[in-house]
Amino acid sequence: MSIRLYDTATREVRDFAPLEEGKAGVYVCGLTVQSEPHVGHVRSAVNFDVLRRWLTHRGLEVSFIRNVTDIDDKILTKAAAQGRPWYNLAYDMKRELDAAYAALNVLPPTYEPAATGHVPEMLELIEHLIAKGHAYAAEDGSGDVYFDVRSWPSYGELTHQRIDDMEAAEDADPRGKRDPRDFALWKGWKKATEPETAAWPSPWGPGRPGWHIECSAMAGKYLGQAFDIHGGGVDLRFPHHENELAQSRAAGHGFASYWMHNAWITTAGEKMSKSLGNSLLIPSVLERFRGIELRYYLVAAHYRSHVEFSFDSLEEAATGFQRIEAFLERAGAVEPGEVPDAFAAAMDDDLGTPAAMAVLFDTVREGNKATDPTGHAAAVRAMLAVLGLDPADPAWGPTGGGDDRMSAVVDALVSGLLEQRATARAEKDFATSDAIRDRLKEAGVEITDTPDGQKWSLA
RNA sequence: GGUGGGUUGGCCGAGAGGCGAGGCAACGGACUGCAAAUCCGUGUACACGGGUUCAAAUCCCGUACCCACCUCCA
Repeated sequence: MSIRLYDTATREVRDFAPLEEGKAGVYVCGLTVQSEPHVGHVRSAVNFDVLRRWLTHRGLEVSFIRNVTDIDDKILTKAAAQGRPWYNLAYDMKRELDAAYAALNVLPPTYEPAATGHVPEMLELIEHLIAKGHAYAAEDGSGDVYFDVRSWPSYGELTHQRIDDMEAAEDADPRGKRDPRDFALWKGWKKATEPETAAWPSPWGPGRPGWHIECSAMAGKYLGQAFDIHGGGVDLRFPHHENELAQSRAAGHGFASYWMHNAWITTAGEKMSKSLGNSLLIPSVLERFRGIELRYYLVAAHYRSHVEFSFDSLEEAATGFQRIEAFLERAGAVEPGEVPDAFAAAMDDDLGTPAAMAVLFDTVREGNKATDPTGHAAAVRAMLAVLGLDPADPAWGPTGGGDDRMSAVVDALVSGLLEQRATARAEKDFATSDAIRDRLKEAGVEITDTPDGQKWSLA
C-alpha cells in the first residue's frame, strides 16, 4: 500500500517514507530558459507532474518546487548573438515554456523560483561554505569562488564515482582552481564581454551565480534544509546534482532523501539537444497532434525508460488514446470514481505507468462489453485524471473543435441530410444513403449508424 | 580510463525465475444493407554463446552491438 520509488543514490526501489507524515517536499530542476522547449524538455515536466499527482492522490500534501534558471553562460551568449538583452531572451523563453506546460496540462508548481531572484540566498550559502572551509575565492583576481571538492570526502557519492577517476574539466582553463574538478559557486564579472546587468554585487566583487548553487539555495528556502525528493533529467545526475548534494551537505544540510531521474527521449538515436531542425519544438508538434495525445504518449512509457521519439509512434499512441476517449463519449457524462486496485498497485510501484495503462485498457474493454458502462467509465475517468489525461479536464480547453454557436449551425445543417438519409435507408435505397454519407465525409463529417440512430462527428 | 543504462513478436512498449501486460497493425469470426465502432479469436518475442535450476526473457559467466554521463544539457 505504500509508494515505492527508485532512488538514484541507492540504486534501488525503496519505500517512500516522507520526513514529515502526510507531506512531501519535491524539488525538480526546471529548465535553463535559453531556447524554445522541445519534446524532451517537456517529458521531464510531464513525468514529474505525474509523480506529483500520484503523491497527492495518495493523500500527501505536496509542496512542489520547480525552478527556472534565468541567468547562465548560454543565455548570455545567445542573447548577445541575437542582439538583445539577456533578460529579454530568458523571459521570452520562459513564456514559451509556460505555454508548453499549459498545453500539456502540467500543473503549475507550488512555486517556481528563478535564480536571479535568489542571489542573496546564494551569497549567504557561499559565505557559509567558505567559513566552513569547503569553498575559496580564486587567487587569480577573477572574482570567482569555487567549491573545494577535495575538502568533501564523500564527493561523488550520488553517482558513485571517485574523484581520481573523473576526467578533469577541459572547458575552463584552470584559472584559480586548486583542483581542476572544483566547480564555480560564483563567477566574477567579465567586464569586457558581459553586460553590467548580468552582474550582482558580492563580497568578491560583482559577478553572477554558478549554476549549481541556485538549486541548493532555493530548495533550502522553500522546502527546508532537508526535504523528500529531488528530480530532474538523467544528465543532471552529474555534475549538477552531484554538486548540489556536495555543497548542500558540506553546508550541513540534509538535502534530498530520494533522487529521481527521468530518461531521455531521443530522435534518430540522438539526444534532442543536438537536435535536428525545429520539428520537435512543442508548438510544431501541437500542429499535428493534440496536447492530450502528446501527453498520453509521454506517460505511456515508464519515466526511467529511454524513448525513441517518432511521429509514427506518436500517431499510434494517439489512435490508442482515441479508443479511450470514444468509450467515454459513448458512456456519457460520468463523475470520476475510484481507481482500481491494480492501477494503484502499478502506480505505487515506482510510477509504473505502463502497467497502469494496461489496467486502463482492460477497464475500457470491460466497459465496452457491459450493458451499463457507468461504473467502468467512472473508473476510467479517475485513472485518467490522476495521469493528467482526463479529456473532460477544462485545462484542455474547449473540446469538439469549435465553439457552441458554430456546432449548433453544423448540427442543424447535418440533421437535414441525416433525415434524408434515414428515409433512403428505410426505403432500402442504399445508393442515395451512401451518397449522402460520402458527401458529408468529404466535408469532414463522419456518419456512423448506431442502435440509437445516426450519429455524426467531425473527422 | 571511470560510472550507469540498454538489445523483447511486423511496430511501440511492460515484465525481472513457473501461468503469453497492454497498445498499434494484420488475419479470421460475430454484429451491420454496406461501413464505422465494439466484441470474440489468431502470435510459442525476449542480441549471441555457455552455465545454474525440476523450470531462465528473468539468475551467473563470457561475447557482440547500441546509448548516456564524466563540469553547457530535461
